[in-house]
Amino acid sequence: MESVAEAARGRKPEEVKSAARVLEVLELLGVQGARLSLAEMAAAMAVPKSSLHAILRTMEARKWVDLDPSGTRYGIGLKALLTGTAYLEGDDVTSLAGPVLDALAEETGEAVHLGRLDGTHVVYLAKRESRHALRMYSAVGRRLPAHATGLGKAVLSQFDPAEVQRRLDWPLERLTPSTVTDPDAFLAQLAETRLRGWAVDDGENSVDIRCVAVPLGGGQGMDAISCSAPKSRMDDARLEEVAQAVTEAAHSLSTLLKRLGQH
Amino acid sequence: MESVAEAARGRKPEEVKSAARVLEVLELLGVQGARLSLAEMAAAMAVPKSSLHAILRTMEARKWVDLDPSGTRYGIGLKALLTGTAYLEGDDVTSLAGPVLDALAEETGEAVHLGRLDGTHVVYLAKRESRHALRMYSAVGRRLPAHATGLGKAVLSQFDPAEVQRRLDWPLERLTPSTVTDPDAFLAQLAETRLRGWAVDDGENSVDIRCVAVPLGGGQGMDAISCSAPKSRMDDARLEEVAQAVTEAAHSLSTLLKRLGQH
DNA sequence: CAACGTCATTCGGTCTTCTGAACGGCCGAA
DNA sequence: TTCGGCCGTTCAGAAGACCGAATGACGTTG
Repeated sequence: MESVAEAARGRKPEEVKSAARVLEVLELLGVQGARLSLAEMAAAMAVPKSSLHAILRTMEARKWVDLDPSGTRYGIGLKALLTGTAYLEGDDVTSLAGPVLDALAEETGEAVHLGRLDGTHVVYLAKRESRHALRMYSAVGRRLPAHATGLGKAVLSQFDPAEVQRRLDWPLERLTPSTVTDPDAFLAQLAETRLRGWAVDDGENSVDIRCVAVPLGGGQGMDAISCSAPKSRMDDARLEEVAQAVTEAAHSLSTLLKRLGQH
Repeated sequence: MESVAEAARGRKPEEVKSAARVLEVLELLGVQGARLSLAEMAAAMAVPKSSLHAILRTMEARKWVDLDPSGTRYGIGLKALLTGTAYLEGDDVTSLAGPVLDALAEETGEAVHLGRLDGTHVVYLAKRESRHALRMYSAVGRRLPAHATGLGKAVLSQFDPAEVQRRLDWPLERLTPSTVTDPDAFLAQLAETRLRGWAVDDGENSVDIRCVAVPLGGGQGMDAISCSAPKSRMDDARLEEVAQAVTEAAHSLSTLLKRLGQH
């Protein structure tokens, strides 16, 4: 019999309870870099302490979680790192992109990113640092709201407005004063992006950073590449120049991928 | 009652079975970049297909594993990447090391790594690329046998011979013709390293790559930093020069860490 | 110094998951 | 086509995990 408590939380009976909990632990410890005690985690997950205790013991034995010296606070373990980076190595797009990203970074001298749409957010899969001393912060694995990034808008521009409406969380979250949160304005930007072939982010997630992005894979992929720089190095003329370079890089990478897809 | 089958496999009854299996799936998909079918995984893990099926369904629903278009081969999912990189952000050493590694890479112009000993292997936690066109391959999250790397020998040199003997898998695996596999020779190298303060890897894991490494944290840490280059750019004189730079970087990073530890 | 708060940990009954065999779908070979 | 192999999937009995309350250990506060 399905218990009332389970039904109320909307859990499907096809889920294996402790399996789901293991993943929930990893996600909980992953989103916040902070370390948590067993009791805190049990409260956050709405799970009995005693059940969680057995699971954490299993995870600790395999180094998937880490117990700090005091023996009372858990954090992500080393094994998680190994597995996470394996995602990148097993991914065709990421492995093929290396040389193309190198070339684009070399050509523009600015930060270059490869990103993938995942739900409402964009995940960085690869990056190349700018040559300049003044750099933007970013990291592989990091997530940013799709609607406030060049990468996200580039991918979203491939969908029709109804699909976009369905995919995003409304209202759109504001990250900076420049973030576009008005639905009509946002969809208009996407239409413009689709015609032009490249997306622009003008300080919409980080004040002072401008970014140009182009989707990969001929209209059906979830990936895009971008080039970002501080406004001081990216006026309108430079933006167009960079857009050209990014477009060409995206095209050559898309060609490589197409060839791979055909074996 | 503990079943005979379990006792034979040496599993401790304190482990939660499905929790351990979730982790085993992630590790299996992580080590080999390849995608596996349910049946293949069940065979590799010595687990019934039906049990694994339920677990994989749970993992798929949460995007921890990825089903390819044909719907028959599993790979690592995006959530794993997010969690894995979170290990780095939550780690004091890695977060503090950034500027020090930047400076060392700038000074030497060569590839710089931060690594941590994990069992018999060393895991790369951070890297800085060389400026030169001829580069070595490496990636954060990648593991190499400790006995064949500068980083590994640097960390191991802090332990006494008995402890080293206990920690490594004997006989030592040979990766290149230069890999030191003789126990006495290896321990002698560690003794030398301890006296000198820095470890050398002379083509022991990759032919043609030389590497200098120094442990962090004053004799009890599991971390080390290193600088690697092709032999063509690293003769004996240059090696000593680089060793100086790495030693200084390690010292300044250790000081930062000590200060942090004391709040 | 003692009482309290918080922490991880243990224990046995109940309920869930695990299991192995059987099923139906799919593809390539004969 | 028909067969054989391999795929993922289902099901009811058997085995093990889950749960809540009680416990012990620790550090802090009155």
